[in-house]
Amino acid sequence: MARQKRRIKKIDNVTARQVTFCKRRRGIFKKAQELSVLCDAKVALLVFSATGKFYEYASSSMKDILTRYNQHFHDINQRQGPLEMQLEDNTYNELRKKVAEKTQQLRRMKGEDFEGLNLDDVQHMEERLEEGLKRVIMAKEKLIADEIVALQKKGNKLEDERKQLKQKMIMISKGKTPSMVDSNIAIQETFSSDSMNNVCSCNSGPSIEDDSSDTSLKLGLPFPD
Amino acid sequence: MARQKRRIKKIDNVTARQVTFCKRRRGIFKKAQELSVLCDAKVALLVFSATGKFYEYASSSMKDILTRYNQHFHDINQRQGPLEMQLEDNTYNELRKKVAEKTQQLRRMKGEDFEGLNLDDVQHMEERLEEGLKRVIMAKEKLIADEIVALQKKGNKLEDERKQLKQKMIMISKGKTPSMVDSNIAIQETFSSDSMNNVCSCNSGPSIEDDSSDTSLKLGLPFPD
DNA sequence: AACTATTTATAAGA
DNA sequence: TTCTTATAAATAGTT
Repeated sequence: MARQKRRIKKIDNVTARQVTFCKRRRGIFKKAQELSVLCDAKVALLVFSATGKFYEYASSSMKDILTRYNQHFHDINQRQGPLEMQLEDNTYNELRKKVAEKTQQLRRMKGEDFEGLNLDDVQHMEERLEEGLKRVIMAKEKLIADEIVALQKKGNKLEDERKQLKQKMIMISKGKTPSMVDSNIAIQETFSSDSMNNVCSCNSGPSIEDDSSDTSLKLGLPFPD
Repeated sequence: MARQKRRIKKIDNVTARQVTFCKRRRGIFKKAQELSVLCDAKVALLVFSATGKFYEYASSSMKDILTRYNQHFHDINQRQGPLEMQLEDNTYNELRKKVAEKTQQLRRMKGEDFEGLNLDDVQHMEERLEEGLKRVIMAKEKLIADEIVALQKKGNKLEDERKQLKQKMIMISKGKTPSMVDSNIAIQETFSSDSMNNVCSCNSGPSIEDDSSDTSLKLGLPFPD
C-alpha cells in the first residue's frame, strides 16, 4: 500500500512474493502484539509460508490459547462416531491426562509396566484381572453356547426339511419304480449328516426312522460352575 | 496512529478499549487474509477479547492449520507433567476418540462390555488377559521375593548386632556380677526373634550358638515355572 | 457508526 | 535481506 495500490491476489513473481511475505509478516505480528497489549486480548497467530516455514505469535502461551480454543468449541464440535459414547466435557489437557492414565492402566493390565506399584497395587490388579478373565470366559462360553443353539436349530430345521423331502419322495415313489425311491433316500441321508457332523458332534445324526416333531432340543451347555 | 500517536500499553478506559479492540480486530483480520492471499501462506488467527468473546480467522480450515502446528512442534513441545508420558499431539476430537476407545477397552478387559464382539475377539481378549495376569503374578512374586530378601538382610543385620552386643556383654560381664549377664542376654533374644517372626516365617530365628559370619542367606524364592 | 488528521504499513526501487 | 521513500491503509480522537 504504497507507491502503488496492490490488488489482493496471489503475487505471481516468486521473489516479490517472498519479499512481500517478509514485510507483511512483520507487520501483522506487530499488529497482533499491539492488539493484545492495548486491548488486553489473548491473540494467537500461526503462519506457514508457501515454502513451509512456520512463524507464530501468542500473547500468552500458545498452548493455553489453543486449549481455550478447544474448550470454546467443545460442545459445538460435531460429535462424530457412535463409538464416542457420552463423554463428559473435558478440557484439552484433561483429555490428554485421561488418555495417558488409561494408556498406562491398559499397559499395566497387559503386564507391561509395573513402575512405582507396591505389593497391594499389584495384588489389586491381579484380582481385577482375574475377575475380568472370569467374565471374559463367561462371555466366551455364552457365545459358544449361543452358537451351538443356533446350529442345533439349523440342524433341526434341516432335519425337518429332510423329513418333508423324504415324505415327498415316498409320495412320488408310489407312482414310480422302486429303484428310483432307493437312490433318492440315499442322497438325502448324505446331505443331512454332513450338515450336522461338521459343526456339532453332540447330536448324532437322526436316524431315518426318527420322525418326532420336537424341534427345540435342549442341550447340556458347557458352562462351568 | 492517527490524530495522536498511542503508546502501546493497555488502554485503561473500558469504552475506549472496546472501540479500539473492534477497530484493530477488523484491521488485523483483514491483514491476515491479505497475507494469506498475496503470499500463498496458511494463516490462523485466534483472538479472545478481554470480555471472553472469541474471534478467529483461518485461511484454510482451522483444524488443518492446528494439526500442522502440532506436527511441526511434535517433539519441541514442552512436555509437562511426569504422568503425561510421550503423548503425540492430537486435536481435541482425536483425544476424545482415544479416551473413548481406551475406556471401552478397559471395560472389556474388566469384563463389563462385550457388545459387538464375536467369538474370535473374545478368545483374543481371554489370551491377552491371561498373559497380563501371568505377568502381574510374576510382578507380584518379584515384589514378594524382593521384600523377603530385604527382610532377610535386615534379619542378618540384626543378628550381627545381636552378636556384637552379646560379645560386648560378655566383655563387660567379666568385670560384673553373673546375674547382670543373664538378664541382658534374655533381652537380646526377645528383640531378635520379634523382628524375624512377624515378617518371614521361613527362617526360624537363629540360635544363640549360631555365630557363622555368612551374611548372604540364599532363599528358595516362591517363583512358579 | 462516520469523519478526518495523523500515524503506520508497505510497494517499489536501490 | 535491509534501507529508503512515496503512497496506501489503518486508526485515534472526535462528532
